[in-house]
Amino acid sequence: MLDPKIIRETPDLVRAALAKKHLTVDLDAVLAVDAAWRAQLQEVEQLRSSQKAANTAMAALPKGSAEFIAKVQEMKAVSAQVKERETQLKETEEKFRQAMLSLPNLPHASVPEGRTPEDNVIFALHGSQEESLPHALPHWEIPGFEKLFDFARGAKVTGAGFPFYVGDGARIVRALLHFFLDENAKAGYTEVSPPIFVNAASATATGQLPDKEGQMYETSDPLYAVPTAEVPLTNFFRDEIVEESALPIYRCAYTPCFRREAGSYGKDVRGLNRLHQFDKVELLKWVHPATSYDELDKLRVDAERLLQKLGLSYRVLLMCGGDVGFAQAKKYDLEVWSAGQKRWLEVSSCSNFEAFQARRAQIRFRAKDNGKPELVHTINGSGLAVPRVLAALLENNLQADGRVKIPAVLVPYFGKEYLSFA
RNA sequence: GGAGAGGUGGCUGAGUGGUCGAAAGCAGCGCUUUGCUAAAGCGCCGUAGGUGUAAAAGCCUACCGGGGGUUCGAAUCCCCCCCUCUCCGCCA
Repeated sequence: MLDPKIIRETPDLVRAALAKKHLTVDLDAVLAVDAAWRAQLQEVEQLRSSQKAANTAMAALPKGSAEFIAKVQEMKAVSAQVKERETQLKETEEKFRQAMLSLPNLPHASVPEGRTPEDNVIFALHGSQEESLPHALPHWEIPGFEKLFDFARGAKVTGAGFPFYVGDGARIVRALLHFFLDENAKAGYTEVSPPIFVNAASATATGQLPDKEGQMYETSDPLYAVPTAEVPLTNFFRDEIVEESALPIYRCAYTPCFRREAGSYGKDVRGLNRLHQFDKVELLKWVHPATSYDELDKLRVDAERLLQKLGLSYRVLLMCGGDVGFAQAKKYDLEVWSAGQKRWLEVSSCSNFEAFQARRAQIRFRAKDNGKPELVHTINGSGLAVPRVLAALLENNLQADGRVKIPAVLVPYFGKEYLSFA
């Protein structure tokens, strides 16, 4: 959510910033609702004020006196009017809230211009896709793949995109998660194991609701299965004021992630590329606004280090205005090279939300200098998502004998040097 | 799931229809005094929105778990929901 004062006082700046995201937003409609709301608010407040004054006067009068009774009669009319106007005010207020929730975050000045994914800037390139093995295959074509990653039985038991991981398949997933969590702990992130269902208030605070409910699985309670640990993690401090000295706060969490992914098709959904349930470790920071862009870069580097240690080639994309996303002010994507598919796979998305989530979630810190509460900035990114890292690992490290060489850092977690499909 | 008790400011805790944004204590901040890590006295000490301003101050309104209702008037009465605690049941 944006600061209402910003759109009121500098609507042209807001318009220009939103144009950079290439989203059509009717800011004038929002401003009109805002003006109406303020006008109605003042009217209601004036009525309430007169009610209060009368109340004080009546407290001093004898209960049954003529003046008292006259006053009661007089205030009945005011009371009825307050009720009527308050109802209108609430309707307008709700309209205003919805309008504000519909406004996307403004992109940061350092975000490049652009409309489509083709306009994203290649920010960095590590390793090389030329090194890809001659016998690299798309992972789903590796002989024996379906024994370790059983999509057919997953489809029978649950549905498409819910695979079973069996034997070495399960073991490599656990090894990766364990490795990620240990590395993140070393980098200063406190591990959290959060609830994997959240309520509507939490999903609204991080930006999943309203409008994106179709991307989440909803239970009858109603609760939402988390699409990412970002949601419960960010909401940990919802409606709280932390001390400035506590910032920055670094946390990480492993959760399964659930996404309906309606509308996906083709090569994007083959094998491990896109699942309805997958495992991910999320990195999250609550920081002082003055430091948030430094902290974003540091978080991105923390995520990159994981890929480096696994010996995977990857590139960093700086997303252009049109590809930044609704809630983010700036975003980097980490994409790993998939030698068998000969394409890049997104394994992490590192973003600064500035105060967009913090305002929705009312997460503040008490400033040391004036003691006043101020909104924090939130930053998050995957560190990392398992299935696509795994896809790249299987493809890039596939040996001539059909086994997969396990990166040295992972061997202690996996327990052996080769993964076997036999 | 059943029965009961309860949710008030950073904390403890008064307040059962009117001048209550809310006593008191603690914590915190400031000042004064006493020659010394402490004590005493006095003052300040919530959040949000609107308005106002260069910025403040000021003014107005809301908020006593959340949402409705009754009433001229609700922290206080009624209804629904959420959460916590105790007991029972069930269970990993």
